[in-house]
Amino acid sequence: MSSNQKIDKRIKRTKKALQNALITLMQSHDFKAITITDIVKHADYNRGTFYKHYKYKEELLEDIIEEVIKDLVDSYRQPYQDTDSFTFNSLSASAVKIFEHVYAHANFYQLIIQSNALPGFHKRISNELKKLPLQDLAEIEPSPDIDPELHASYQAYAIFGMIMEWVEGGFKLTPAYMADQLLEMLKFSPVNSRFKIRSDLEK
Amino acid sequence: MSSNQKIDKRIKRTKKALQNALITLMQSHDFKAITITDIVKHADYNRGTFYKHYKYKEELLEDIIEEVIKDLVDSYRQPYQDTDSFTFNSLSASAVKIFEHVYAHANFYQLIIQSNALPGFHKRISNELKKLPLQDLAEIEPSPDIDPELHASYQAYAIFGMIMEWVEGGFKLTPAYMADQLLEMLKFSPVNSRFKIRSDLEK
DNA sequence: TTTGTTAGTGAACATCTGTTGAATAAATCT
DNA sequence: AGATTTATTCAACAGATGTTCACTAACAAA
Repeated sequence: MSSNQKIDKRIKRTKKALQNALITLMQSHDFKAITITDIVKHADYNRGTFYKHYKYKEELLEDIIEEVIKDLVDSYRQPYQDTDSFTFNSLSASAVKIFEHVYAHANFYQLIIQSNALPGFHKRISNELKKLPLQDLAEIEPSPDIDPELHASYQAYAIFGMIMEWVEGGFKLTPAYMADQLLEMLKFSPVNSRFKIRSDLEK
Repeated sequence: MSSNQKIDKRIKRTKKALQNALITLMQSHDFKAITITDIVKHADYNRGTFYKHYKYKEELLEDIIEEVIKDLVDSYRQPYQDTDSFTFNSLSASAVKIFEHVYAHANFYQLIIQSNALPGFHKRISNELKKLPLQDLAEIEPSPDIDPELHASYQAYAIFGMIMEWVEGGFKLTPAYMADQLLEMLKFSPVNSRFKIRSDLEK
């Protein structure tokens, strides 16, 4: 069933060991400060072995991320599992499952996002966008032609944005509440939105 | 008017030179492959000088980004400039201005996003989210209590998502069209959305 | 213009990087 | 089981890193 296409035992063992070593080191050290030498010393492997599998730390990290993403996708699909016709429940449940997945890997997400593994470009620019009163943008004459690719990217990043907010807020909200909020956003009709210019343009 | 609080001429000169050197090198080399030595050699400064101002390449890059973001904010605020009451035109115009800003700095955005300056975590996870049929999530009973912080982050990342799609599509769309699409998204009433499960769950 | 301050230089250092080659160990295949 | 393939080791290398030092050159303030 799984794609275990004859991968050498040693490779699996080594990669797992290196992954664990990196995760462990990231608990206590900034990502940038962790050296390849640190990782292999901690995992008790030769430095050359690292370079046989990875070009740099980031590649090792992406390998780790890959597994978490697998679980994310699985989580999303769970409600659909034994259904071949659509029900609202399964759809709503999928939303919940996504946030439950993140919650289950809370430590990991916190680690990835807070460590400067991703030099904060998207964080930086998103934070700036957040300051702008974009929420007030609304209410124009209709026309139902939305580019599906743009819309997909819009939605994907929007949810990622919710997750970022959740993570950086220290997971104070429950997964159920997060899912609820997402559904709320989606049904949010901009007709209701109040129009006023923010007067607080300080800094 | 500007916050030029007596910064040593030499610092400005040096930083600008280093920034220019990095940008130039990024045109032809992968970010990861550019060394500090490369940068200072290209800018004709001593290596120690680099470390007096920056800890690592990423910090230098963030300095560059900062200026672009300044222009982004300025662009957004332009339509509001001489207005103290809200008009739809100024709001719509702000949306246009954002995308015009990105378009004006197309090379820069392409450079930043395509170079692996930001190890592709958000890219990776967002792409995965894009594959999930999240657009179909919709149509639930009403309730108008949306967490403003979550909503802000949702919106900010959503727009960032549009920009990402635009950039990676090679800027084939016009800024006006992008702005139009954004406004379309915002007014998009999910009541219209068709409900069906994707049957293509390959891979 | 002089004085105090600080940015930039050049050199040196230990450490880390990325790569290589020959030897060894552990896996896979028949 | 033995034969073959290949992952891992160890040592060595040139180059890059990150830090420090005393020296000088350029700037700011008076």
